[in-house]
Amino acid sequence: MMAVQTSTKLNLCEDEDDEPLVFKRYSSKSKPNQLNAEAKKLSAERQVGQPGKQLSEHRSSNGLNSSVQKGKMVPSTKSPPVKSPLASPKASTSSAGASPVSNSKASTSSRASPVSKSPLSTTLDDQSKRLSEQNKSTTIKEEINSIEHLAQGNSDSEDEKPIGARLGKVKPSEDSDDDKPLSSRIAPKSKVGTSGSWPYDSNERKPVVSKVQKNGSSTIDKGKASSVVSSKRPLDKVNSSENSSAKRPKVTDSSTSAKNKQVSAKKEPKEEEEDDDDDFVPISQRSKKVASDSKPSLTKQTVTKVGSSSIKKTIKKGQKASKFSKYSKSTTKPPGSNDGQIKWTTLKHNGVIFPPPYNPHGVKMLYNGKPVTLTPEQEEVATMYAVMKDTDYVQKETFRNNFWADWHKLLGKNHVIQKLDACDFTPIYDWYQNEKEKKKQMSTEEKKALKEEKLKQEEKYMWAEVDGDKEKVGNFRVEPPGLFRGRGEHPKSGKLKRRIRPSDVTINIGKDAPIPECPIPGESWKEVRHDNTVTWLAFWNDPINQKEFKYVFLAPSSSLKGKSDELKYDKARRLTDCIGKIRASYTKDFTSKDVSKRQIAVATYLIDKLALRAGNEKDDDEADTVGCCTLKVENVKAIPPNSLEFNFLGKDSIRYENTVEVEIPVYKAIMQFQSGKSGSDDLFDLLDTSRLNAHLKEKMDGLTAKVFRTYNASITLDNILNKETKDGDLSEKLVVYQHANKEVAIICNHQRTVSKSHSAQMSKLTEKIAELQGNLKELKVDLDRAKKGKPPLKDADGKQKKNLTPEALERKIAQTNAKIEKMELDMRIKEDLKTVALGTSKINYLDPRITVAWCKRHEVPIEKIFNKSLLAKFSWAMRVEPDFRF
DNA sequence: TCTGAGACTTGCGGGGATAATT
DNA sequence: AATTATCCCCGCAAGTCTCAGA
Repeated sequence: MMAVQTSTKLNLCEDEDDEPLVFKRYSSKSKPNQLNAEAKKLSAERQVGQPGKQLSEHRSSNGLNSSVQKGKMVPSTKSPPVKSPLASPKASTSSAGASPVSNSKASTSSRASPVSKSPLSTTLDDQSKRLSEQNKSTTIKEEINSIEHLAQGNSDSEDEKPIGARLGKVKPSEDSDDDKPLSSRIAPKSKVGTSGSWPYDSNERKPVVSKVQKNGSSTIDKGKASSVVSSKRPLDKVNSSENSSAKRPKVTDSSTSAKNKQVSAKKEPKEEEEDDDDDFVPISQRSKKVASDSKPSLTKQTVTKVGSSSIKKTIKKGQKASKFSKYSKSTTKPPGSNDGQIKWTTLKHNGVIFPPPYNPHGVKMLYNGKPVTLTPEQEEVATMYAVMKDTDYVQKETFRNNFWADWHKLLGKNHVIQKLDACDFTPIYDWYQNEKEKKKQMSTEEKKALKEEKLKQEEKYMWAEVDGDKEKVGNFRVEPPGLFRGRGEHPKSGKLKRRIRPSDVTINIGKDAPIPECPIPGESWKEVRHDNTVTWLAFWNDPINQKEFKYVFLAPSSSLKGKSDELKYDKARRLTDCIGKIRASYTKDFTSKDVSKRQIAVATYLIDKLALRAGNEKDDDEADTVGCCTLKVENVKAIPPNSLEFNFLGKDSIRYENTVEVEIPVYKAIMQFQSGKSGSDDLFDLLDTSRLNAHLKEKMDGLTAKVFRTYNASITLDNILNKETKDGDLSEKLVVYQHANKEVAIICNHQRTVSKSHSAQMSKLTEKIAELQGNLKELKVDLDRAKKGKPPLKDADGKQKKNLTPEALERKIAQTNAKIEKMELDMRIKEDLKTVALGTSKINYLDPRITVAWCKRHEVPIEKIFNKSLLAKFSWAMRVEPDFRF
C-alpha cells in the first residue's frame, strides 16, 4: 500500500520534477565557516544523489490549493501551473534583516559536558537490559566519550538550550544583562552529577541545559544558551500572518479564523500589558522582567492544606474570568474551527480489511521434553509467544504471567500443560525463523508479485472520498491478534489481544454512500453510523481495555487532518501574542497565598519552561507514568540554592531527567508543596489537568497545556534558524537545521534507544580517522622530501610510491584533511544524536511553515528536510511567504 | 463537580526499502 | 554482489482534551 499511497500523494502534491527547487534568494558570499568542510558531508552527497525531485515549486503550487486539490488525486498534473511564491522579492528583504545573527559562540562552549548518566540509572540498566525502558544505552557512552569532545567547534553545542534556557530572574545579579532580557533565561543543567556547576554565565545566560537521555546515559549537551535567545523577528509577525491567511486558499474557516485570531491577539496584549516583544522569546527571558515587578515576596508561603485553598481559587477564577471575558466567551467555540460541528458532508469508503485467518503450522512444542499437540487456537497463541523468544518482553514476569493466564484458559484446566516453565517453544521458534529465512530468500520477482497481490487486495480500502475528493485512509487494516506489548511496566502486557471480527466494528459513512460490504462472508458489521461530526471511518473497542477505542482515520496527508494541523499551529502561534502576559501572570502567582493558585502558577511555569506534558490521571491498570499535574513529591528534588532536579517516567515510560535552575519563588513553592508529604504523594495535590486547562482557557481562547509544547518547539526552531543560519553552502544550512531540530527534540525529551551497532560504528569511524591521519603523516613526509627533490618513502608494504609533485602532494593533504574533518563532524553528530529522536518533533511540533519559509529564504530545497510523507502531510504549508515567522 | 465515554494527537520501535560500502 | 548503514513508513500504544450526564 505504501507504494501506492506515496505515489499518489506525490502526484498530488508535487509532481514532476522539474528543476530543483531551490528557492533562491540573494547570494552573498559564502563564508567558510568552520563548518564547511565538515558539514559537507551530508549535503554534498545527497544533493547529487537525489536528483530526483524537488519540488519546490510545484509543490508549493499544490500546496496552495491544497485543500482543494487534494481531492483529486487523479490529475496529478493539475497543479503544476501555479507558481511558487518562492522567489518573491520580499523574501530577500526579510531574510536580510534577519540573518544577521551572529553566533559568536566560540568553540568553547562546553559541549564537553555531556554528562554521564547518573549512577542509578546505570545500575538499572545493567541489571536488565531488558526493556526496562530507556535505559539501555549506558554502556555505549563510554566508548565514545572521547569522541564527543573532538570537535566541537560548531555551534551545536552551545546554543540551545531551549528550554532550560530560560529562566528568569533568579538572581538579580545576573540579570544585569538586561539588555538581553530575553536571553536571560537560565539554562537547565544537566542532570545529576554535573549539576555542580552553574550554568549561568553572566552574560550569556545560560548555558546549560543538558538533557539527559533516557537512560541516562549520556546527556546531551548543551552549551550555551545564548543562541537561543531570540532576536526579534525582523518582520512584523502580524503582517506575515495576515498575508498568509489571506492567501490561504480556501479553507474556509481556517483562514478566517486565523485572521480573526490574529487580530484579537494583538489587542489582547495591549490591554494587559505591554508585553513587548519579547514574547516570542521562549520563556526564559520574560520571567525576569516580570519577576522584578512582582517580586514582592516570596516570603509567605503558607502551606495550606488542601481544602480551603480550593475554594479560594474558585473565587478568584471567577474574577479572572470576567477580566478576560472576551476570551472566555469565545471559548465556547473555538474561533476558527468548526469544531464540534460538521466535519464532512459526504463520505464514502470501503470499510476495513481483516487479517487472514490463522493458518496452523502443526509444529509441536515440547512440554517437559515431550511433543504436545495443540488445537489451532492454542497453537496460534503459543506461536505468538514462541516468536517473541528473543525479545525483552518474555523476560518480564508480568508479561509471562499475563500470557500464561490467557493461554492457560485456552488450554483448559485439564490440559497436559500445567505450567509455563516446563514449556519449550523452541520448535515453533525455529520453524518461524525458518519461514522468515525462506521469505528472505525469495527472488525479487517473487517478492514483487506478492507485494502486488497484496496491493490489489487492499487497494480499495486505501481510499475514501470526502466531500467529493479522494483522500487516503490511514489505518484501514484491522489490528491482528497478538500479545499485548505494553510499554514500560504495563500491568497488562503479555495479555492476549483477541482477534477482531466484523461484529466488533462500527462503520461511519455518509448517509447516501453505499455501506461497505463486510469482507468476511457470513458476518456483518456491528453497526453503521452516519455521523458527520466526527472524522473516523470505523472503530472497535480495544480488546485489552474494553473502555477504549481503536479508530480508523484518514491519513495525515488528508485535507481533514491538514486542516486541524494548521489550526493547531495557528493556535500555538496565537500564544506568541499572549505569552508575555501569561508568564507575567503566573509569575505573580508564584507567591499567591492561595495554594491552589500557586500550584497552578508553578505547574504552568513547568509546562512552559520545561515543556512538560499536562499529566492526566491514570488508572491502576496502566503503566505508572506521570506528567506535570501528576508529578509525585519524589520526582522533584530541590537542590540549593535554587535548582530542581526532575526524575520521572513520562509518556511511554521514557525517563525525564533534568536539573534546572528556577526562580527563587518557584523553588520555594515547590518545597512548600512537598512539605509534610511522603514521596509518593502528589506534588500538586490541588491540581489536575482539567483545572489547569480551565485556568489556561481564561488566559487565551482555546489554550490548553499541550499548546505550550507546540509553541515552545516552534518558536525555538524559528529563533535558532533565524539566528544561526549564515550564508554558506547547503550542507552548512542543513547542519543548522538539524541542530535546531535537535534542540527542540531535547526540549521535548524525544528520545530513542541507542542502536545496537552504535558503538561498533563509532569505533569503525575512529579507526578510519586514525588511518587517514597516518596517511596524512606520510604525505607530509613525502612532501618534505619532494620539496628537496627526494623520492617518496616506501609505503607500508615496502613498495615504492610514485613520485608526485609538491603541489600534488599538497592537494592530497588538503583532501585528506577535509576528509578527516568531515568524518569527525559525522562522528560528533552521530554521538550527539545517539539518543535523540528528531522525527517526532518534525512531525508533531514544528510548524512546517517555519521550515518552508526558511527554505525559501535560504534556497534550501524543501525535500532536504521533509520526506515524501511530510511533504504530503504539510502540503497546506507549502505556500507560505518566505518571510513567515512563527 | 466529578466521571467516564469518546475522539483525536503524539510517540517509539520494528523492519522493510534504499543507499552507501566493501 | 554482498553487506551494512540509513531512511522511512507503519503499527499500535499512550497521551491530551472535550463533552455529556448525573
